Amino acid sequence: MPEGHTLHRLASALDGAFAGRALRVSSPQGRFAESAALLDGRVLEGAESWGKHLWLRFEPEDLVHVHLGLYGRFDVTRDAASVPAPVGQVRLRLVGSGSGGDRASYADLRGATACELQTPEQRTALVARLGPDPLREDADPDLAWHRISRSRAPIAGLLMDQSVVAGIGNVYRAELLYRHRVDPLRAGTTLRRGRWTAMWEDLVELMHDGVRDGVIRTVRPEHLTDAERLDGARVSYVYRRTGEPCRVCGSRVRARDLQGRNLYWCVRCQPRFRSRALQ
DNA sequence: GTAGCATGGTAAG
DNA sequence: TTACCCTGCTACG
Repeated sequence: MPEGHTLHRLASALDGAFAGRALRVSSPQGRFAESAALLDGRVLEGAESWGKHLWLRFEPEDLVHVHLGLYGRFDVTRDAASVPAPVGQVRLRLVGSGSGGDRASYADLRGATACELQTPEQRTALVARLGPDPLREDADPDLAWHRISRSRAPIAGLLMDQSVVAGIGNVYRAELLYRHRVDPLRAGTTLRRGRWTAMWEDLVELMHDGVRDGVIRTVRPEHLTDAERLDGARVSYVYRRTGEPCRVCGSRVRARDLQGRNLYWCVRCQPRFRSRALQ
């Protein structure tokens, strides 16, 4: 479930469990074994995320860059009575002392697209290719606006472009466009600044909710059924609801392929944009 | 049981 | 544009 909120949450979890401690670092699966041996026994300064990227900072200045890709996961377990034998293909395992007595904390990384040693310079170069991350305090939405307002590409594609905004995935994209009634195929150039400001502010709030809850929640309470309100199931306005009735207008949710990814939207709630000249 | 798909990105062609 | 990485869930038989 890795969109930006997942990585941000993960950085906090890793920080909480391991920061300031010397760690046992290993690669049971073997693909990261050489680097793991190099880091074994060293102190983890902390963890940080930017968009969908995550870094572990080991003293004095080695970084482990992690990208979960589509199905990677990094599970953190705190204060376990014992550390179990690794299950499946564990690329990276961190083990540190727990908070109490003989307890231990551990974290297992599986299925990641990237797990590699980086220098601070390599990290800087990577970050230079990323747009603002709505979850970071210093994020500047104008940098994204600069790109969007000058691009004829569809807004749905721009939102998923990590050099425009870092951290948006297919779920936040579809849901954000729906919440703002924006036709996903509209060119970036046709958006007005006020619209983008509203979308950005909403995104910041949605993603902070995602960090807090560990789940992407985008549907307003009044648009949930009674059953959904009670069981708190994962629901969306349009994401993965192809053919189902729109929660607001009842028309069938549509889907199509855009640059190799599924795009979902409601034709009636997100009407086809017409330029002023054509009206 | 198992085929097919998925909240992603890169590199090859 | 396509293959791939190689996990976990769901739908289907």
